[in-house]
Amino acid sequence: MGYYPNEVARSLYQKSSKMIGLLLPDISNPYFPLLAKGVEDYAQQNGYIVILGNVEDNADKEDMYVKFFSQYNISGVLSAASGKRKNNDRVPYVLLDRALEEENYSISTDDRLGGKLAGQAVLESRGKNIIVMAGPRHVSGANDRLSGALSVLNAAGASYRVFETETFQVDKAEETAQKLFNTFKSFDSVIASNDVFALAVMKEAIKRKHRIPEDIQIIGYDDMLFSRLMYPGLTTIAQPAYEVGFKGAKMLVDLIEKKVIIDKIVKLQPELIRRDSLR
Amino acid sequence: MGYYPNEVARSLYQKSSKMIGLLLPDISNPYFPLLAKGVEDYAQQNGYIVILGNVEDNADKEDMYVKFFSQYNISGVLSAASGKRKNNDRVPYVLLDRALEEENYSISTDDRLGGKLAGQAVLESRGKNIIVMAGPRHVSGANDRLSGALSVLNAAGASYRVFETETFQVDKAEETAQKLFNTFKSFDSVIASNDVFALAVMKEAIKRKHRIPEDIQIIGYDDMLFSRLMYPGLTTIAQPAYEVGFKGAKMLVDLIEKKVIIDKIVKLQPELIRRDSLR
DNA sequence: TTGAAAGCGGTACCAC
DNA sequence: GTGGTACCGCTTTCAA
Repeated sequence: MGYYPNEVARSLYQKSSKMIGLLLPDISNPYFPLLAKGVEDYAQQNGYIVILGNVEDNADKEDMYVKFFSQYNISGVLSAASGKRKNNDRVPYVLLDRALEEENYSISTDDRLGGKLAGQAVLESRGKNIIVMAGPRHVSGANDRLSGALSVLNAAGASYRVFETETFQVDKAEETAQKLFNTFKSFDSVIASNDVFALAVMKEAIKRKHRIPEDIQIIGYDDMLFSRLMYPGLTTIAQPAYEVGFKGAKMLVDLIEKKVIIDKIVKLQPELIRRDSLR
Repeated sequence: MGYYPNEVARSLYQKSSKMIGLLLPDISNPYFPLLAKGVEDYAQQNGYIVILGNVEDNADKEDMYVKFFSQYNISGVLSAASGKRKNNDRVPYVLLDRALEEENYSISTDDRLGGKLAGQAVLESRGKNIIVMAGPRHVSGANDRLSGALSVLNAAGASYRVFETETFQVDKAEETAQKLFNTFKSFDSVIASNDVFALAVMKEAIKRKHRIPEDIQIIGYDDMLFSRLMYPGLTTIAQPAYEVGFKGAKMLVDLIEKKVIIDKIVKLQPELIRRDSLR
């Protein structure tokens, strides 16, 4: 008969609420909205609402949010932020998209496997002179990707060189791609650190009149929505971003509701998406 | 001395809180994360936290969130959702990215001007046989874009045809582009309803061996991050998404704090970004 | 089974 | 000024 309980009063007495916090490093990076959608979907289906915090690699902002959260009796937090704050609070905390040894709960993609997949794909399509882009060193996933790719390349005795990039920021992509072409004179394959960089490299390659994939082949990482809209379609490693968010939210809700969690650390499988940028 | 007031208790007595709700139609559409970032930035700087609701054109979901919000004593809502719910609640409500006559407060881009800009640009680059894509009819901004473009085309006596698309959903883009090429036999220009569709049309054009911009020129709408990463670079109309979010949050907070609002309806200016997809 | 009362942690008001 | 008290709306407990 039109009555809805006041959640605030309930929350005051219970010292908990039906709210969960979501900490993201950069919502304008196209990977995260998908992840956010996954958590929002699960939360919504289970009567939780999600509070968004964009912390952009800023530990102060992260602390501020954690403080906010406790003032609001938030009952759990999902964090994809790269800060390494240890969870000394009693609120359930699950890490998204990265797994630290010390932390208890996390959902992430097996980046090492992803890197291997990328390396294998390039080898199979006869990459002879390979550039592998290394993402920022402080991002653990980027390191795993790199080491995965290199392990495959080394095992095959392939010839490669590593190109360091210090950021994943979108607005640095074009610049970085130009620098890549300027520093390396000849190569026939590039393993990019993500799709945005792969696109930038593709653009620069076409500009310089190289044919893709005949002269230069490129593989990306992420499988963003628009990677399929490119011409040629970008071959890439798909990360299950939505699933990371959805399963992360599920794990967090289970934690909040004190259900038994079988796997504290879950790794999801990346997948090779074959399109047209590899020979 | 380490004391932080409990916001829940305060909120219970005050019947209001430092939380604002943000309703988005589709967070995986790259336009919205930028907008969300704008609101998050302003909110955070002013002590508010934002609750995210992804309502995907679903009126029930929207109602559910509005109900949730009132249960949590949320003090204002920012809505970019396309539902036409009238604001019979007493909570401050500001519309983002669309302005309805009946509603009081809104921040949006001047889509009619954007449409005109697109039309003019195509005319200036000698479009003779133009396809203009109409976005979903229930999205008011899409209508304004269309009417703006048509007004310019009509005034110039240009030859054009309208192609209806019933959704802005990303995963329908390729299909829609194919349909466009199948229904219209010859044309030399397309004014796309957004960048995602522009990209899809570009891809389909290249696939079918048309040169861009020589045979077919294309203009988009939005200026997404990756539009510059295409080859050729996409000429498009930039929407100030971040600014819409930021100013919308400012207006909402002013409303909540009962400051005087000078302009109830603010229109931001779109801008033509010249790249290489127009002759 | 049902109803009354206390408490969650603040704010606001009224006496003193 | 300052301290005490009622109240926000719900949950829980305890008594009738």
